[in-house]
Amino acid sequence: MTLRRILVTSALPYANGPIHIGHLVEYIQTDIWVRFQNLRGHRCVYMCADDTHGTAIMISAQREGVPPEQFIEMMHAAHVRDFTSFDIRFDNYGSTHSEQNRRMCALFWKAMREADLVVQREVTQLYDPLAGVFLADRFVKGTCPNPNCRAPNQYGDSCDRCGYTYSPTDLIDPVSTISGAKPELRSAPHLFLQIEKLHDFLEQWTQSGDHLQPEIANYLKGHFLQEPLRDWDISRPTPYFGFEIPDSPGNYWYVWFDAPIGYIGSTLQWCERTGENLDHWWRDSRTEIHHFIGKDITYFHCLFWPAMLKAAGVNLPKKVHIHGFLTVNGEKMSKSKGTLIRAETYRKHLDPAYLRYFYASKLSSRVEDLDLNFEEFALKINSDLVGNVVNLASRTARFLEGQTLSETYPDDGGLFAQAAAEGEAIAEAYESCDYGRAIRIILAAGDRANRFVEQAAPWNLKKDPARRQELRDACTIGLNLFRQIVVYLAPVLPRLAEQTGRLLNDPIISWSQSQRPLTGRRVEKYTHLMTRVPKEGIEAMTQESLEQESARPAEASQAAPAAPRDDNAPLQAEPLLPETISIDDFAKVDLRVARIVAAEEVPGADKLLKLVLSLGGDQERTVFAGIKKAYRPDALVGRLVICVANLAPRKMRFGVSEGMILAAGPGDSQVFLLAPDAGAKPGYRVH
RNA sequence: GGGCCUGUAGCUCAGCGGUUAGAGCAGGGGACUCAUAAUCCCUUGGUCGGGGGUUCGAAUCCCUCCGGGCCUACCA
Repeated sequence: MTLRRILVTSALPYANGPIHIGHLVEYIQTDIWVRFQNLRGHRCVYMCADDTHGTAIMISAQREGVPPEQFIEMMHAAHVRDFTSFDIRFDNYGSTHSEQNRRMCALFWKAMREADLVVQREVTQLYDPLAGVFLADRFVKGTCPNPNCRAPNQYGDSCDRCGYTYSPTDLIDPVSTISGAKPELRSAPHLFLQIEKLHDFLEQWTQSGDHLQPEIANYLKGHFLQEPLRDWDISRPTPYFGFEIPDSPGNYWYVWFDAPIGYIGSTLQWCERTGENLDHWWRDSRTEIHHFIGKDITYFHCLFWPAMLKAAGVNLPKKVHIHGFLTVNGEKMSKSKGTLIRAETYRKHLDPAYLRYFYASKLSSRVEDLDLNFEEFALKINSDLVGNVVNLASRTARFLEGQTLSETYPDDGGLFAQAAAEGEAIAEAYESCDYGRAIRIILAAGDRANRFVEQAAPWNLKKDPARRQELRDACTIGLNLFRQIVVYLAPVLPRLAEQTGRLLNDPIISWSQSQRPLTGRRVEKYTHLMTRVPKEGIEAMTQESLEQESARPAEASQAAPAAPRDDNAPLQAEPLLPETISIDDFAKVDLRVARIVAAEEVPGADKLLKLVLSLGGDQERTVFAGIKKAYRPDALVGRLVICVANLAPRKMRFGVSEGMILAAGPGDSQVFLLAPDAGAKPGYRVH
């Protein structure tokens, strides 16, 4: 095997918000690939940076009342912290707002000029006279110009009600979302790159050489390459947070010009820090460049970026790996459903290794969306990792604690050799980003190993002192099969690999360790390498994500919505009671937090659901609640509610109801359960 | 409207021209008790979305229809 020199990047996250679990698909995918390459002995470095420029950042910084430089610094620290906590290991994590990047941009710019790709044209755009900035489409809102629609509060590019597309100047009563001012038309000179001049090159590059997944090559051919490529507007007039264009004062490079150059800027920063040579990595054709990106930024990376690289005489990527989006429980991530989960929130409640493994098991080389279903997530971790893989060590290491593995590897009926032989197939799957396939092969080896342990039954051998060596041999085999699997999983689960290295006193650092059994090593005391997914962790995480959303509604819609005015209908329907009660009256009602542990429909009842509530310990209540038209039973299980615990049991046609749960609303489908905030435990009394 | 992808067991998926269509999980039955209610054995379950065609032979190739997803709709 010849050693490769590889430079890998993930898309630069925008420094305008925290990292969430959708971002992590990409960084985990990339990190696994990089770790895999290094494990195989190749030289593979991983470059990334924050994408820090543009109007959006400028506005966010203003809103926070800090200069943009300070704003992006705070974001940078938060991003680094998040990535680190998910074991995503960059060789350099820079910023597009760095001196190195400014230098690289200037270099590219010079090349663009020399290749005669730059032209200047006037662009007329809406301008916010109050804020003093030009407005991109999404910073303008107004009424949809479609005479059949006229939906208010629509963005400047298209109407999300009727789907009509238009220019922001078509909007009726347009308003700047930045200042609320009425925008006016203004024109300014912009600089454009004529990438049509590189059309032939792009056609050839995208359609040959396996640089892109087939569906992407196809997509580009059908969508962009069929007609002349439009000039690309790569400048923005002041004020703009970014780099001023050296030979065009008052104009700044558009964020999408300096962002991909950030890959190189970050590499340069790394070179300056480590003494590496930049040309070695970006101008030497023996180096492979691999970009990992999401499908949303395909054309930047597959058309503009190759065009820029080509014009600048820099290496083109060997491959752009494109992945789909994350959905959660089958739907787009949603703030209101608590499924837009920040990396930080996840980490507070669940082990990052779970997410790494889950994503790995679902990823393929296709541009497909990936669904994170929490039920499947818990099931997969528990049965694949805890039940199958880690269990192997758990059930054999204890018999050999403080002792050593057999001096020569015993006859295991060919199990180790078989899994060793499968190493190449696993490696190929990793190489082509088909991690799901790799995992499947690895788990099959785990199944065989568990079967072996079952047959060898070390727990029986242990009973007979005369069979000590047999016991030692059986556990030597079990632990070796386990370790072999851990080597294969090391790119996905680096911590498990580290722990296993310590358990067997032999750090896992190379793929080749999967090909040779380990003998004679001392076995350390076994402690759990991974625990089962705590169900309440998933709940708490979702809850917390929901609360984060409701805690900051102000910035959600810049158009300053009127303060909500609550209407009078509910009180008219059910007037306030005239009598007052004493605190003692209230204290007679024993309200408790309860968890719904079971919920089912009641045959023959239109409105009732039968619920089983846990009040903590072994206290349970069966309650019939009239909420069937508002809630699906399966959506209720696990939820925390408030129940009246000391209500006298009441016999109903369908059984005895032992309490009530609290809910509000007029009835039927308009019923709303009361729920405690995150952190409450079943059994807590409501005071 | 156009383009791409997709529809195989309850769920997640593998198989992509060749013996009676597979795996994991879930379900059912049994065993074991070393292990984090983990593990092992047996087992239920599919007209491979529908219909046409090509072929000696199709889940696999072609056409068409239906369902799901994504991207687009003169925006890059």
